[in-house]
Amino acid sequence: MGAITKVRARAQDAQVGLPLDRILMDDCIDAMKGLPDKCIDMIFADPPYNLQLGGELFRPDGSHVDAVTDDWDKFDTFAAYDRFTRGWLAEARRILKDDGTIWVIGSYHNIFRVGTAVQDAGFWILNDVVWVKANPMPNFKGTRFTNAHETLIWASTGEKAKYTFNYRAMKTLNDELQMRSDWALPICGGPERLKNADGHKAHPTQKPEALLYRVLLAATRPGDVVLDPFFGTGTTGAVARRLGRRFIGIEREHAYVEVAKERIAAALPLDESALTIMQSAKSAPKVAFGLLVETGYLAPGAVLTDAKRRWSAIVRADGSLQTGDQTGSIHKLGAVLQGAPSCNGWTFWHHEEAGELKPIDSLRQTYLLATQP
Amino acid sequence: MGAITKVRARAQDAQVGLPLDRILMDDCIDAMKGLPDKCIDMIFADPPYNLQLGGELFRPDGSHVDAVTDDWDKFDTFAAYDRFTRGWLAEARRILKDDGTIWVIGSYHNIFRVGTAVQDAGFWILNDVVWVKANPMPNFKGTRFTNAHETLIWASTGEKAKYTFNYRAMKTLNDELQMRSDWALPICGGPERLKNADGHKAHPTQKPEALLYRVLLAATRPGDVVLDPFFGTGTTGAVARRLGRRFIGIEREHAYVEVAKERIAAALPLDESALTIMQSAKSAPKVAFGLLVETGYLAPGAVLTDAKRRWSAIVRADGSLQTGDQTGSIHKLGAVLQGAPSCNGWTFWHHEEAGELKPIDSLRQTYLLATQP
DNA sequence: TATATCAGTGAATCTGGGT
DNA sequence: AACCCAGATTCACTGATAT
Repeated sequence: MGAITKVRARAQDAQVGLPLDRILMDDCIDAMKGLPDKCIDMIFADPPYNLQLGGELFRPDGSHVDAVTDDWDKFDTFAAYDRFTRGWLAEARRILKDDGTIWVIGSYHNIFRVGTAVQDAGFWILNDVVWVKANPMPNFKGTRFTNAHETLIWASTGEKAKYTFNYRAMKTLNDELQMRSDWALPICGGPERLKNADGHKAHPTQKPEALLYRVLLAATRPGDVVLDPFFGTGTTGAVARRLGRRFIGIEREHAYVEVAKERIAAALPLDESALTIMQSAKSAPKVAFGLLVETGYLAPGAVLTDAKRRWSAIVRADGSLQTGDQTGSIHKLGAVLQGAPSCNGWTFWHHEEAGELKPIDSLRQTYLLATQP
Repeated sequence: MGAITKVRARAQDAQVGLPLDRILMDDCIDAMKGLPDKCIDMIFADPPYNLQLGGELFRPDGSHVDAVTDDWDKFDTFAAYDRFTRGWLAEARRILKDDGTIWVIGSYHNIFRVGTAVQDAGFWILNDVVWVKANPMPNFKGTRFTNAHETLIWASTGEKAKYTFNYRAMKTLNDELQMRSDWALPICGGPERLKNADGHKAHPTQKPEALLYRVLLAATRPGDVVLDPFFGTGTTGAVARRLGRRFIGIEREHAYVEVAKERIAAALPLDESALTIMQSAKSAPKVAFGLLVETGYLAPGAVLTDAKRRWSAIVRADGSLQTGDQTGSIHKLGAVLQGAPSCNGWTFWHHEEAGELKPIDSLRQTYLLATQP
């Protein structure tokens, strides 16, 4: 069993007793109260925001407000929504692991209140991400801008908290450019959109699987436990299963639960080779520069230069470099010579190979290829 | 005198006594207190973002990032920032006409708190608009998504309030398609970026004129009075003047006021490059290979080959390809396998479709056809 | 003179493990 | 908790300098 596998296995011991890959049919706060502290790796939440739509007024819990008998106004409505939001966020924070993150999606109706509550709950916002819809519903009355995006908030458990971000995988996914905070993805339609027997859409705000795909690929690792407290028709569960993550869904409506169960059962898990993603150099086995000298990949006395031959240095037997009376590690000397705060010596220093300057990092690659099984 | 002209003339009677087309050098709340109730047609506010930056930041090449470290952006706590925000918003609401609107721009650091305060002050949000930056600063350390957008909130004085929205002008500006809530515009640089005598930027957060152009064109009429309580170097004033709107600027820093005065006095007719930017704002849709994987056009685990089936590779979850122990993007792996310096993966790699090998570029075409309006 | 290369920079909450 | 140090990390665009 390799080292990484061991770490994962140990992490999964903590999963014993959790209702993994199941849907809890319950109020989201009540259901979260049944989960232990710090047991979840990531939360994806798509909370309701049906405040004042179509002349009808609904409470955040979905119950109908009778305007005749209920004493309400805008303030009451916002205050009630805030109480609801702060309630479920407090539970979310309790069950989230220290190195976990939370995602919340919303529109201008609710996202500002949610974002404020996220910050007030002690979460630390990492990014806001806009889902730019390729094909949004037009504004029929021509009274405003076409509402063509939704906003996601991504937050860690605190300013100093660790978190998972698969930087390299995101960069690969985006054609070798850093993934940005604006994601252009189509809305959920066509065969992906779940329908009831009567042909009507099964859920009013079903999210596209591509959105969850990117969220899960960016911020979780295989085997991680993802909780969705507003599970709906189970997009989070379907994508989690496909990507080899575990899920816990919470959904109050029986009809949605049934649709979600069927849908997730049909989702095909990818096999492990397809799940492998590009890794950052950070996780590659480390090779000290001195090792290359010891093993003869580079001889003591060899001359290194930067790419433009502005500086040169001599390799010493202990793996340090020397320029004049300056000495130090490949990183330290590179930084000192450039007057920079830091320097990656592996890419800064070059050696001549077949009449060509090559970064010493290529020697490290050669070494790794020759010695790795 | 026609009816419309009369309305305008009457409206302009109300402007008598206002400090039109002037900059008030004062604290924004104090200055607003000197203005009468309901005298302003539109407010554009670019308040401090409360960035809360840590230490110094250096680019991978060792150069230093010139961050926003000005005192005006420092607040001790969220509570202090909220007090500040609610204070100026209350005055803003008082001086705004019943049929006026307010715009506020911010980033994830502050926009959620601002949006909540906007709603609590009784404003009615009409849209949130995302300014998608064509050329944002990258995330140098690879720790998060590139922060590539800012958010604008547009709100009326209440749910039933009338307001100005020049639907037709926006549609024309957007190539006869409804203007959407996502605006792709470059950041402010080049000759438009104001510099001090020392060549250093005059203001750390100068907004592009193209942004204000769209805001003013969308939500004001000629002759309207636009107030900017955080005037800075006066982008709002310059664009207002060019578009035949009146402005009132409020700015506390003497240095900014001086720069703004000079700039507005220069009052060039709308810069041609700005107009070009406005009209060519629709960027060509880019489709990364990974997007086809996310959206299900190609499943992870699928096998790709070249046209003559000499090589094959497996598609992985992050859009990378794998052949044996070689991995990389469609372009990189294609190049490596052929021993070529570069390769167009879109035409090199093929997938089988109805028993026939087709270049994956055809999938990209299919995707574009299905998702572009 | 035209082209290629280099240098600079923009609202940024920007490392992590060991001692 | 503070310090040390290995070493990983950037995109689009502008304007100046070099060829």
